Amino acid sequence: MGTRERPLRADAQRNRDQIVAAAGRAFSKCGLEATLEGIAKDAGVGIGTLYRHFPTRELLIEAAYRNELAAVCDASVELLKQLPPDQALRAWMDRFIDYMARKRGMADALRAVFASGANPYAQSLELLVGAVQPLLDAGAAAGQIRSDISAGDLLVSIGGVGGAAADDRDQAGRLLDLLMDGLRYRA
Amino acid sequence: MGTRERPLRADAQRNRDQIVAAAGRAFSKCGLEATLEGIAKDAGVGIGTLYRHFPTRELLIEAAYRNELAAVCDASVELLKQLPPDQALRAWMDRFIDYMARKRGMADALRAVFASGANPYAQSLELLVGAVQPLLDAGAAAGQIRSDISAGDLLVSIGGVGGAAADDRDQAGRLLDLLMDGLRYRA
DNA sequence: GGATTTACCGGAGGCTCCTCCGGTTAAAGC
DNA sequence: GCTTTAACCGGAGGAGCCTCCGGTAAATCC
Repeated sequence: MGTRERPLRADAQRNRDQIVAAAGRAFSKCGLEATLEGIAKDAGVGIGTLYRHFPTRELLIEAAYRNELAAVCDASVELLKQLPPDQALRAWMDRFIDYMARKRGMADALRAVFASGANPYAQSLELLVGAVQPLLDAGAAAGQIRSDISAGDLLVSIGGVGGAAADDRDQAGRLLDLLMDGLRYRA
Repeated sequence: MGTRERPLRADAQRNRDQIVAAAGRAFSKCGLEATLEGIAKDAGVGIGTLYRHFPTRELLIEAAYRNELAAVCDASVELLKQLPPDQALRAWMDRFIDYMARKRGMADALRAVFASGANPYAQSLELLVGAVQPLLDAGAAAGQIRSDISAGDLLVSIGGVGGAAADDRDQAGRLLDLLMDGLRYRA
């Protein structure tokens, strides 16, 4: 019904991506006080263009959130290409903490989406598990980290750190290092 | 802290009453789609005047609702002055049904008030009980209605009729007549 | 009844939302 | 490379929200 027969024109896709990125910045910084005209300006498009891509504020918030989620999920594969598995995992933890901070900034906006009947969080846990699993597998295969921790347990651990040390990025870093040492210990 | 030292000027009080009445009409007819500019126009005042009396939409909705509640509560004493007790009670039941219809119209608006942290319904049951009790007492004293029904039970009965026959005013009237006969039977 | 004080009024103007439509440009075909 | 088609753009304009401030009038005092 809403499925599109042919992909967006290149300029349309580029504008859409710009809008989503600008929305991510605005909603995580200002929450519900972000204005659509401000987002359009930041994205370098007209307000009519923003409305053609995203007919409601809620749809835009959801797209912005999913974009942040996709970015943190995609990062795991990228990092594995560039770093040894254990260092890739450590770097990914930093990305995840950053993602949590932006998600916190968007909390009111996301709540408004939920109140309107949509579920912006649908499948997010599955996606995150799917992101972290390759990091764990590669680390275990390389003998760099233990092989007996589940992706779910690890995500909860990192999330705990991200929540507990939300106000102190350095402290969060130290706690992540400690967590990494725990993972290395029985490799 | 917010208590006023001296009563409003006469023109201010008159404007305030006009605004509340116009708000009652607008919110029960259009719910959350009622506009403040439209209410001000209907009340015959400027938008600045409306904002001075009611700095937020929620405060106006609450005032409009409480005005409707006060009107139906005040009606019981007025009707007792004009009619024999049993007829006064019957007439009051009609007023209450009308009040319920307007309240239903305002449901979304009242929900928004509740969501903002205020309770527009505070004390409404006590006020309604206080309105119907004199009608019951006068009827019992006159030997026109039974003396063993509580105000609370009667309100629930009338409310049941108002809800069940929400779409058929004639049917609601017939059911209220039936309820009156039940009240008269053991007088 | 007139003067004074200040409570009160109301609409202009700026902000954000949202739609509409004339103009632009990307993509496909020849 | 040119033409054609239609996807796409974007900003003007109207609606509603909300504040500010010059003007009005109600209430008090003499």
